[in-house]
Amino acid sequence: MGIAERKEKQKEEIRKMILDASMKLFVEEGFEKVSIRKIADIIQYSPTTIYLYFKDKNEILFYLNQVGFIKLLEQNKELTKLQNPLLRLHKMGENYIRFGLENPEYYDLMFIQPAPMEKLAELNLGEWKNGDATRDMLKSIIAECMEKGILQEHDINSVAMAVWGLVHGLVSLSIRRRFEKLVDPEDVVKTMYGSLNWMMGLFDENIDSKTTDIR
Amino acid sequence: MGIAERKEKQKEEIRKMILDASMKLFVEEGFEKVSIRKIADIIQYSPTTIYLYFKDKNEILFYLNQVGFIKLLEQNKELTKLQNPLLRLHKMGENYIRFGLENPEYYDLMFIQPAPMEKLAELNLGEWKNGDATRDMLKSIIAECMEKGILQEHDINSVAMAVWGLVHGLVSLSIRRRFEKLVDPEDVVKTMYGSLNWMMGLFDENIDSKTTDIR
DNA sequence: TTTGAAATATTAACGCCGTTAATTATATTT
DNA sequence: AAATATAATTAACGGCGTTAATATTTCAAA
Repeated sequence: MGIAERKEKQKEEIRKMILDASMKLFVEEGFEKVSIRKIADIIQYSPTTIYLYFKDKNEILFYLNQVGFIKLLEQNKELTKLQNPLLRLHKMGENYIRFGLENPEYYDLMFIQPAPMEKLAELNLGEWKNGDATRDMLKSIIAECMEKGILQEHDINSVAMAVWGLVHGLVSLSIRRRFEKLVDPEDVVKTMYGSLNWMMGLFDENIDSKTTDIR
Repeated sequence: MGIAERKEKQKEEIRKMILDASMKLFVEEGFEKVSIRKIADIIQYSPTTIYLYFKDKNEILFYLNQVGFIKLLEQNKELTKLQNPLLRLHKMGENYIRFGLENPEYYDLMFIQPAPMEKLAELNLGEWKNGDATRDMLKSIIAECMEKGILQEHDINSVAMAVWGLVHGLVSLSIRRRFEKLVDPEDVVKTMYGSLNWMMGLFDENIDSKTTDIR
């Protein structure tokens, strides 16, 4: 009997409608404008119906959040081609900054808003595929840099936090317009990349240059 | 005629009541719980009365934001005692991190929320005493480091952005619970300071150690 | 095929929010 | 005392997430 099956399919269809509608609102008006009531408007159901398919609004935001992580991961795929791990680290940082500047709404959801992490804790998935992948990538690149003597041996978590902290700090301060008094608005982006460059430069000067000649 | 004067005083009193009430809500329940209606409850006026004294809610948040900057500036006063500018930079970073961790609500308002910057733009004050002071301090310390050869000559804005970016990144990712999957929750704070330390270490190793012997 | 239960959807409502318009009460000036 | 300016209030608009109660539809068993 394929009837329970078909029902499941229908249910899945409506779930998809809801997520599609939320995505539409998200990309067209920003994540703050994603509301249960507006989603309901779009899919022509009453607001309460949505609660038959999702526990609450955060569950929908969590989905959008995941889409963001997939986008980010995709950008980073090309990195595997690069042999020099320091260069890979540098490019990963640039990708991160670019992603944040080009997708501020996703970025907000992924790294600034409390909601998705609350949902993640609520779901208590021990692992979290998309988020974990990005972090693991960062850590393994740093580890590789240390193995090859490009970076001095040091607590990997501290270094990972520092690198992530730097790029996140740049992106989030920029998104939230905190740089505009420090630097001419049209120079902000350039200066951000300059900051990353500068930090990467510190690495280079720190070691005998042979190892990084590949660049 | 001291009557217009007295009136002005009364008006100022009510303004103060409003700000005091908002501060009470802010410190007791966090800035998201600061609402016009709750302020009105506390001061025993109707919500609309508040609009006779403040243009909108953001104007009240902007005040709280400024109080935060004053608190931060106060913390940094001791820094002037330190002779070594690199050490001063390090301490300033530590202060910043500590401030963020101890006052997450203020921090949120000052560096994460969009609202205050929107209000600042709206007011278009060419300068902005409290915010500017912190930035200027950072830049002048960096400049001094370069003059004394402790940091290599480089675009000051890039370096300032990098340093600020790093500490802001650390604090904001921590506040928003993004580190908890990277590092054991109880180690987060320690690792954050470790990150700052690590970056400062990069400076040190980069230059001949004579100049930093003072430490 | 009718009946009755389970699944699906809706309406009404609760308790919030910021803000504006219209109205009433209170001072001040003429 | 009357007119005017100031201060404060009530009522209302349009928004929000969410829950409880009610209605409708679907579908298996009688």
